[in-house]
Amino acid sequence: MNPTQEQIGEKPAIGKKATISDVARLAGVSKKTVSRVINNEPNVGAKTLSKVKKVIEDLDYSPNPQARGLAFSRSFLLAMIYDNPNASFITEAMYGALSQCRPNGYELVVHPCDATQASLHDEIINFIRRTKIDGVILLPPISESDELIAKLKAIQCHYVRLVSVVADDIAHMIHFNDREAVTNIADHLISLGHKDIGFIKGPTNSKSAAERHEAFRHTLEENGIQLASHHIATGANTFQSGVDCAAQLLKSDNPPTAIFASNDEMAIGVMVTAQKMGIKIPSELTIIGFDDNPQASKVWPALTTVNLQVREMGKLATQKLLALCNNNFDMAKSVNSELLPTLIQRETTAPPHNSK
Amino acid sequence: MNPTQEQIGEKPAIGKKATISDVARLAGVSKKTVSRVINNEPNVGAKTLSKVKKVIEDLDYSPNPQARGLAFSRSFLLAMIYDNPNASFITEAMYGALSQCRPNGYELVVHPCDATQASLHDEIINFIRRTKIDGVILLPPISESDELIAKLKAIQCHYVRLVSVVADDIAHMIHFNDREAVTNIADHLISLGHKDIGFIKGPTNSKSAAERHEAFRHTLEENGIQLASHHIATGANTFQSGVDCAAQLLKSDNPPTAIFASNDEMAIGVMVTAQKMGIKIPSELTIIGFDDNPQASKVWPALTTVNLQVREMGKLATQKLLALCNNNFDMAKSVNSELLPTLIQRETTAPPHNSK
DNA sequence: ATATAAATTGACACCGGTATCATTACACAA
DNA sequence: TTGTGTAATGATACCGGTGTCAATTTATAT
Repeated sequence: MNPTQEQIGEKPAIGKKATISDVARLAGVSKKTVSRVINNEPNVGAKTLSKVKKVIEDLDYSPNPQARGLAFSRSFLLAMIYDNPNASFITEAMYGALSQCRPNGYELVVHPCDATQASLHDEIINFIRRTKIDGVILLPPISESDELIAKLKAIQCHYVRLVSVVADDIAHMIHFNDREAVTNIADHLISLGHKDIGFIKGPTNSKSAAERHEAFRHTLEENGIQLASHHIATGANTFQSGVDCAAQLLKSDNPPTAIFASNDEMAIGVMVTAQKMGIKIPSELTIIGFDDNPQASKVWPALTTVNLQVREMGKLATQKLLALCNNNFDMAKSVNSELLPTLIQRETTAPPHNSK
Repeated sequence: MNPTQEQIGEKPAIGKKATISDVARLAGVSKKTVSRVINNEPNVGAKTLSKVKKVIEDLDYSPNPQARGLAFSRSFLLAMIYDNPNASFITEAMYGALSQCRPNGYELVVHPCDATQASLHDEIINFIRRTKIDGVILLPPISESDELIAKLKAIQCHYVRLVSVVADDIAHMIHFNDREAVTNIADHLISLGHKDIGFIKGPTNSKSAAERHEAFRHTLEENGIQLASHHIATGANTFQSGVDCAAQLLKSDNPPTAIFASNDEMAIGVMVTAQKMGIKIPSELTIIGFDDNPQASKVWPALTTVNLQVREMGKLATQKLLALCNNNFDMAKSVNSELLPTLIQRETTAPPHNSK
């Protein structure tokens, strides 16, 4: 039979997925009209609309994203770019992001990278150009690089960054207010009566580490307490560096009665070191971390720390990013971009041992 | 100027990305020839080849993956599908997978899902149909569902599953030999002199949990040791269930001197419970976990456990999957599909307290 | 030099959608 | 009834690649 004689109403060959032409033929309309229905465009007659919808339903049709992407000059892909040793931060951010991606027909591509590599930025830019990713979410610490942002702008790639230090306009950033959280930590330690307070700083090249340091020192000083230089150690945000810094701090002549570590990994390193040294937590040493890793609640004693609401950050970031991808700058700005980390008091804080 | 009068050698408009037609024009060849070069097809003259390559270089051209995907009926996308509470398992598997994706022009999409949802399978199938993903990597415990595999086959979706129980042909599976690892654990406990041994089993619906239980019991019995029913508790692979199971086991009349928990989360729950009860580890209680979570080495004392080589699994799985996507079944079979988990002896094992 | 085979190349249709713009159908006012 | 404006619809080109197959060039054999 001549293919041009095909009757309206004939289903496409079994095994092959239905195309927009199949839908159009079965519904007795043009491809363009089906396209209108798919994209919720106005100006489709009520009868036509329901007819097309029924055929789409019957055929279990879904449009080909590659074809759609080609026509729209879009990929319907977002990427999460990170170089973060903390697995739960990443997976939480991903959950948050996906909660927004899926209902909007986007998928999430993962792109871990190595911040120590000199070619880092070029590698990222290349990745975006190659894949035609519509927009990227940048996790700290990579999100802190203004140089990378400049390059993203140069190739007109949409982005949203998760940062602890305000570094961009509110359409392009989710800010977790580190400073306030650190202030709360300092207040908490002071109210417990601690005076000899130790601090483990994050890596020196991190703005966020500097911010936490500065805010902590500032709040202590406001309360008449000096952050002694021999009570400060610099770690690398890793467990091992926490172990090392704790040894340095606790083995000094005048060890602190409390230690605030800039992240949980290091705080847990401090805990392990203290326990090995026979120091009781929290009666002989108070410890506070930062991040609220899953581990934080799964060590003994459970670690007092700060919850960053990472999942929420991923969600908000993606809302902004999708708005940007739709060139809806106003909506991107209107999505909340300020998150307040909250102090989670668990079992590693107590008044100092030597307090009367 | 009339566009048909465009001279060979003219670059495309600034700001717009170069297309294959631009390359073709500048190189003075047809699009098809450029396509041949891009895809490393044979039968391209040496002179033509270098000329085209030079233009591609000059223009910093890379083909549009959407257009390519449309023509090839491929998406160049793989997905990692999981419902796993363990963040590090996921990120490690992703690293392994990406090490193979990138050099082959594939990207990795993440697809977490909820195994408790009745619509789980349909949701996954829908996701694949909608996105035209070329293949999926299934992480445990979802990888254990033969029903899901049947549905994947029905829609002709390539897959590789990470499983602890042989459940498929070697082209479609990476097997980590749980049984052998559990045997090693049992041997280790026996050689230390333990006789009253506790076991915390994984969730009842998990094949892998049943396998670990069976292998453990079998090895003990071979050595004349009974796994007493009051020394067995069933957890849910979560920290909290480890806490609960430990309480149940340790508060009994005749508590075990060693406990093997089916995963690290639960093992750490056991540790915390024991420590709260004032039981010293390992002198009064030996504990062994399974997985080698990052946390395992970051608790005190450091947890003895089994390393699964998750990153390697992700890598091998992706090698197989890409081979399958290229219809190279033989290559998929030839990639190693058997991994031997290794016992990592750390600090939570010692001879029993009551041993003379 | 000539016939023939093999390698190289390009013209053109096609993948499955969307954009543009012309056409048709319909509602309402005159 | 007819004219007019607007809503609904479709014809056709196009997005940027690849497949097919015929045409052309080059290599090999006689």
